[in-house]
Amino acid sequence: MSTPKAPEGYDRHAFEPFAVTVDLAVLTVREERLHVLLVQRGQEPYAGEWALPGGFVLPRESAETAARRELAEETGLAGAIVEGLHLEQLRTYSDPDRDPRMRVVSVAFTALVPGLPEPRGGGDAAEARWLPYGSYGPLAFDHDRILADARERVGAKLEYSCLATAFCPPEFTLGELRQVYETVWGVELDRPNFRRKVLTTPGFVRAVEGPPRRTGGRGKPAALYRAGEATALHPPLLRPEGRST
Amino acid sequence: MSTPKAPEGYDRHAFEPFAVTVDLAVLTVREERLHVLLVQRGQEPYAGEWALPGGFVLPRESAETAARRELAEETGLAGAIVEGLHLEQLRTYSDPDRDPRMRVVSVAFTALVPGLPEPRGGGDAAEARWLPYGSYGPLAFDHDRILADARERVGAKLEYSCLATAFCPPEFTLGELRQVYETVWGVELDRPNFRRKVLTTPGFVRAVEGPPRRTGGRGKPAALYRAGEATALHPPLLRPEGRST
DNA sequence: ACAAAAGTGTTTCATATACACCCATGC
DNA sequence: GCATGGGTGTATATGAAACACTTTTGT
Repeated sequence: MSTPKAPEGYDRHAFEPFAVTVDLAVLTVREERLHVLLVQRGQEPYAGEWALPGGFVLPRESAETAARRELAEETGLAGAIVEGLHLEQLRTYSDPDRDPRMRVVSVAFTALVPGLPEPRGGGDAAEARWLPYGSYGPLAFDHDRILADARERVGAKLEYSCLATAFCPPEFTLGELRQVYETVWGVELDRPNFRRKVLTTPGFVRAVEGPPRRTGGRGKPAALYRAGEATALHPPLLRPEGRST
Repeated sequence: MSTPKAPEGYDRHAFEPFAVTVDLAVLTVREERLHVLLVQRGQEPYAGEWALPGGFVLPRESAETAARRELAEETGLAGAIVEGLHLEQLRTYSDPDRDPRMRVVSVAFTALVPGLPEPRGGGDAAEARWLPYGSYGPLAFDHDRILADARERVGAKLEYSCLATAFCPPEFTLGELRQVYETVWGVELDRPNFRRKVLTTPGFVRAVEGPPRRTGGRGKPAALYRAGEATALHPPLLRPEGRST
């Protein structure tokens, strides 16, 4: 980075400065569909349209800190939830014309959440909702692109990481875990083979002791598991065909 | 991103604005070692120390455009080389104290290059050199961290992408390609098995027609190949043990 | 009884791994 | 000849895919 000093005649107050923002693609699995956390914009531009939650990075904040703060502000999710969230930097969007008002560079993050705390609007967001992926008109700014990138990234990470457990509550059944893969990838997985794969991967999941079992309604009650210590998946769990959308 | 409007009383000229820069981790394989393109800083802070090439993003540039421009300026690499370069965004570094002068958010890129056009200093860089990875004192700013992230990312991408060919000249032998993997991963690979893997992966490499062969000095001359159309590696080529450094 | 989901077992096939071995060149 | 790296073949182990079957619940 950083030329040692700014270029000849450079004055950082001389031209329109950059604003730096964060955008969050918060994903969850609900009713066998991938859902996205969106907020409804209260002001122009794009007033009334859906957008990703996010906002300006403050002078003494890192991007990640700003992401957590904005998420808490705009969705009313409990502080404990937001703090414990698995946040991952996606990439940075810097097209000069991505915001009609001024030069805005935005650092996008992805978060995977389990249950479904119903959000509420707040801060600069008129409303906040979980919406099924793709069930909305075009989003504000370049947020459709960001969301598509996030989905692609998450789908890929499921293959070689244990990230899928981030979509599940603290204790979950193998059926719920499999549901995550099937929903994100849009395919059906063979139940027996999936079970074997998960259980034989060293630190992927840890069985919850005792006979506690949970019924998902009908069918045989399933054993409960917690996320294990492992973070990588060796060997990976590859999606059946090339890549889906 | 982008709260619909800035917070109450927000004036984007009122506080110290953000500067946005790019940093480049340009890697190559040379003499069986991973090398990094570094520049020597001419000014404070960190004057005289090694740093990644990079610099300020201009008002009408995207980060990627800025990255190519800065690379050309600071290293004197030919325009054609810089334009054709495989540039990939790594991540963005936004710690408020990462630059002692002011608030600087930096978007880091990774580039993999084949041959070794000797660079020369230019722009704000007193000197530019290829240095073996790790053969230098601490770099300026948080550049050690960026470089470590870049190396980790590249090592991981070799597993499931055809990126390794980016380290090779337009025509290369399978031995050279294998050398890339061995150097980046720091392991030895079985030659016959590597060959099979590469040749049976549909679009990884394309044989160069005719009997043209290249001698690497001693040993049997090797057939030449070009990079194929494929970009992903299915199934992946996993490194032997977990992960190396 | 039936549907639905969990859980176990088995068979088959693809792929990775570990070698042994021959080939063509420089010295 | 010998060292060096390219190229071929093969046997074995490991893991994935497909599928048949049993178990336990709700209705």
